[in-house]
Amino acid sequence: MHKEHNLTKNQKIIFDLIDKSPQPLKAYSILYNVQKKGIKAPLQVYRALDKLVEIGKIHKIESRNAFIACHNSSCQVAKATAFSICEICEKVTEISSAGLSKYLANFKDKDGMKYSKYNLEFFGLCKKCTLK
Amino acid sequence: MHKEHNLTKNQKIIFDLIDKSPQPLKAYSILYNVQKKGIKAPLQVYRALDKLVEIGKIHKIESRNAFIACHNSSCQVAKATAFSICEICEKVTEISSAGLSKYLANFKDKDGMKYSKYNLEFFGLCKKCTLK
DNA sequence: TACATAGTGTTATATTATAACAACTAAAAA
DNA sequence: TTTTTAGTTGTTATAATATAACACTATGTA
Ligand SMILES: [Zn+2]
Ligand SMILES: [Zn+2]
Ligand SMILES: [Zn+2]
Ligand SMILES: [Zn+2]
Repeated sequence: MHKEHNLTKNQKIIFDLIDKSPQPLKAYSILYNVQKKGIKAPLQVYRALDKLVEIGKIHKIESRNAFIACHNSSCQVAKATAFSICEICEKVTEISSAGLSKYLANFKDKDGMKYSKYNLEFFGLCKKCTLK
Repeated sequence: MHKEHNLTKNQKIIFDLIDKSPQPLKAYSILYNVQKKGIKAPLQVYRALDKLVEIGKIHKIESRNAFIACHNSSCQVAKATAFSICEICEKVTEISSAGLSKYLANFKDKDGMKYSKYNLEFFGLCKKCTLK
């Protein structure tokens, strides 16, 4: 589970928005949505996003430049993340598989080197889009 | 091994540059480097990059917005990629591990869903930076 | 209080990427 | 050969994503 961080006003506004969203949100779409709450500039959004990523409350979907709230209690504060991404409807789901995270955390390359962090993005069709 | 594609002039110029580079190159750094060869606009670069990615001659490192030549004969044309990234010197290496690719290609999520494609980025310190 | 640390508000700017359109080229079909 | 087609090119303009720099403010701690 996540350590309780006392979010600041801006961080809270932005986290709440992302947390309520069924799909990942992009920085400028977040900006447009919080302007009525007094957050006027890109930097205010990016600073909150940076912090939220750092403490593991949200993750960045790198291939989409978008942000999603973490709903995976086993994910080690932004250090080991895996997502499935639907190439049609762009639905993104955080994968929480003990087997997968164990396999990747223990993976060693040819030189026997281990890694402190990873991000994995799977692409395919979600259930709904497969049936269409 | 890679299917032989007949690269066009621009594609060849840009592929050669990336292929010779020891580290991933960013689009605008590519642009500056090929302007003397007559490639003047970002779009010319991005179009060549898109094509090269599509046919699997290069890969995009999503977390860095940079491009690297594929040196992994077993990598299935941009469909299944894995990289290690040094967080200090930014050295990037394509990982070619039969075990890893088999594990990921066969990975099924909770719903039993399989994925057609994935991209995995490991982060840590490279050998050289570990010793420092 | 004094100090340190982190967050804020703001303007300006840098970086990454695509839209739209006319022209050209190579290769396949007639 | 001519015609057609798909793909690529060159160009200008613009969109989308992200950071630099600086003055200021809140909050916790000694
Ligand atoms: Zn998570
Ligand atoms: Zn879908
Ligand atoms: Zn490859
Ligand atoms: Zn290194």
